[in-house]
Amino acid sequence: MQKQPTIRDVAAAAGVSVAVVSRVLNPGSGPVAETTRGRVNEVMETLGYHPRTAARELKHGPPTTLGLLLADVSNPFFARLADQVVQEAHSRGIQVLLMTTQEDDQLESERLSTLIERRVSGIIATPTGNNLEIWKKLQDMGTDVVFVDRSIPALPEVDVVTINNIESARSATALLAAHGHRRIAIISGPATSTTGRDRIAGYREALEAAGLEQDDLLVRSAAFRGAAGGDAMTALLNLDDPPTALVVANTAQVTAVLRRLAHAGVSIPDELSVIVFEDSPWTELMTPPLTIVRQPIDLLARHSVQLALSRASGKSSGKPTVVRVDAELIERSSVGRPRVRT
Amino acid sequence: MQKQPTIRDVAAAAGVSVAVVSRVLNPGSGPVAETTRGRVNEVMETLGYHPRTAARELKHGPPTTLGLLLADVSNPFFARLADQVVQEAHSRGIQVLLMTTQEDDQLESERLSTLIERRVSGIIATPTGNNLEIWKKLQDMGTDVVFVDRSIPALPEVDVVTINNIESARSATALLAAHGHRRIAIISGPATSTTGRDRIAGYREALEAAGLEQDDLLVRSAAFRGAAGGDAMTALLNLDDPPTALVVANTAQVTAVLRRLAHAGVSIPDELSVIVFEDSPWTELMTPPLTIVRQPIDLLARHSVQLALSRASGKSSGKPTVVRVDAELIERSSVGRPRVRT
DNA sequence: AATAAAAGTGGAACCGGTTCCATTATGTTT
DNA sequence: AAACATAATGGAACCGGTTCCACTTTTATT
Repeated sequence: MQKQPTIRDVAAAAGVSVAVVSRVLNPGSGPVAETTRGRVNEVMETLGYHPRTAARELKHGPPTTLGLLLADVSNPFFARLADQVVQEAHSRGIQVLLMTTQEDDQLESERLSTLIERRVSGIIATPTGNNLEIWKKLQDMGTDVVFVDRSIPALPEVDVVTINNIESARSATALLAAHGHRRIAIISGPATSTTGRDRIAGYREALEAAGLEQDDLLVRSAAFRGAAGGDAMTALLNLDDPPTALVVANTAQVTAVLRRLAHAGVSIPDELSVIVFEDSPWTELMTPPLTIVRQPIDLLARHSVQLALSRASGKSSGKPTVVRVDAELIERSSVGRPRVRT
Repeated sequence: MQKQPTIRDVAAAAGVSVAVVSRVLNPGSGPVAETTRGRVNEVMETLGYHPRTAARELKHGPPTTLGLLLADVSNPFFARLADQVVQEAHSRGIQVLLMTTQEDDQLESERLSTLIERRVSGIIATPTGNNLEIWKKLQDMGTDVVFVDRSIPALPEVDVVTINNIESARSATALLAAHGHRRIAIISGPATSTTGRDRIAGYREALEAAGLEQDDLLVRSAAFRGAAGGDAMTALLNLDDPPTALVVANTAQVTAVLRRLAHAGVSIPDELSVIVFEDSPWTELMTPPLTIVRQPIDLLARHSVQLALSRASGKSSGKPTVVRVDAELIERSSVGRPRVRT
């Protein structure tokens, strides 16, 4: 358990002042003779010196850390988002503090306190929808806040990066309508989430455009966590006039829904055509391969990181930025024509 | 962009010294009159004061951050590990800095430098297998290093948490043998990884116990990244005497292997019985549902965090700890009797 | 009531860097 | 060679907390 050398140890060993060592550490912060630089670097090497980030950050801390606050990381969508965000951040020399809320606003509040104490330069988050005052405070402090995947309408001044949920749900629904389906159901996220609301809006748009009747019984909201998706599925199957097609727009509940379908022995696409919002490699391996809405996670990550670092890099404009990227509808084999009712 | 209040601002506003405020901040560090405490807390509240972590850590920084260095997070196994580690850490008030190596030792080295500079109290990592000197240095510095899922034999003094790979592969292989298979193949991780080696060892043990002939052509190593798994699969299918059963023990390559099988039109389990090391919910939704080896990720996470914090909590024993948790073989429908050769 | 012990508080050094400013060494211009 | 700009360096304050120690006030002991 050796004690780590400090900048003063280095200075002493190299026979220079700490100021010089600091200049060697931060090229461009001042002139250093070439020979001196060499000697100092040598000493740092032999002493195994590593400048301590905590000390560096104390003085006008350069933005070197970014908070990533997600609902959870076991959800593959968030996992891949996290992966991309981390890679993107690393490529800019930024570190990522990963936190999860489990969709719990109490936990979210605690995590945000931690991030405030750390004085992170930016936060990328999937907000629960509450803790409005804390989000505001963060912005006041000069933290770059970016909501990804969802947003909070009551906080219009926050940057947002999402997929075009309305359009995604619209095109998925339209594809089903084009196949001749008239009873199209949707299982989406809770109506309290912008994601859920937008997807349902897109769904309704498509129905209207196709001249189909709307039936609120075919619109189901499922919570992000738990088995809600399965229950919603069961309810749909038990309807007097069950749907012949389904859009599963609540990413978190896709597997729960499919499990219920498998359990009920519903054949896809003969009895039910299905489109899911999910881009797991597994969707292609299912029987039949699923038609999916692919969310461009890499773009979400890239834009999020960029915005979360924008103020730091001085590109802060006055008004909030909203980035809406397009999802891709990938047709495979889980959509067919509706079976003629017997 | 308001400037944040400091402890001195609070002290001034409350009419006390900074020492008193600090004591209020750290209960137990010294006596404070009840009325004073109340007043100080009140001032902190109205001023919106949050102590700055960087400053706190400067002085004998309490272990408040933990590094989690994984290959990547898009792999669901690592994603769920990350999720559990973060939850476990949060429940102890510890933050997690997430980093990825992409299995690249150069990147790993850079990440480790960052972690050294941050003086994290512990690191949980899936090591690439190189950078031995850095790992040693980390330990010398007093950092709690824990290897999870894999280990580095050349570094026996590092704590390790893994599943019992030998036994897992053995029992999976034994199950196939018990079904009458005589040509059992395995696709595992690279032989440079302990995980890969152990799983192959368990596989061989099972063959021996069953009195089956070993054929090196049936043992394939696939790199963690890329399409290596698919190529290995193709090679196996093209054998003169192809296997009738397969263990896919390289978690990262499971989907690549299955994709190739689907593409080749190999029917499971009629033409090939399959067991995979993978616990994604999707495995249950496949046709047929896959027989899997389930890795107890929650246990891995819990033990890892505990060890990574052990020195901090003073429970440092002399010798390194090795935790080996048992995986669970879950039988579903992808294993059958070998088809009689025509 | 005198004395000892405990509680409450403040002053100031310290952690390990960065940075401003003054000072000295070196180089260029006329 | 004088005058001046520039390069290189060092001293010391500073960032925002923690902590040691000395000092004052309160409470307990006999």
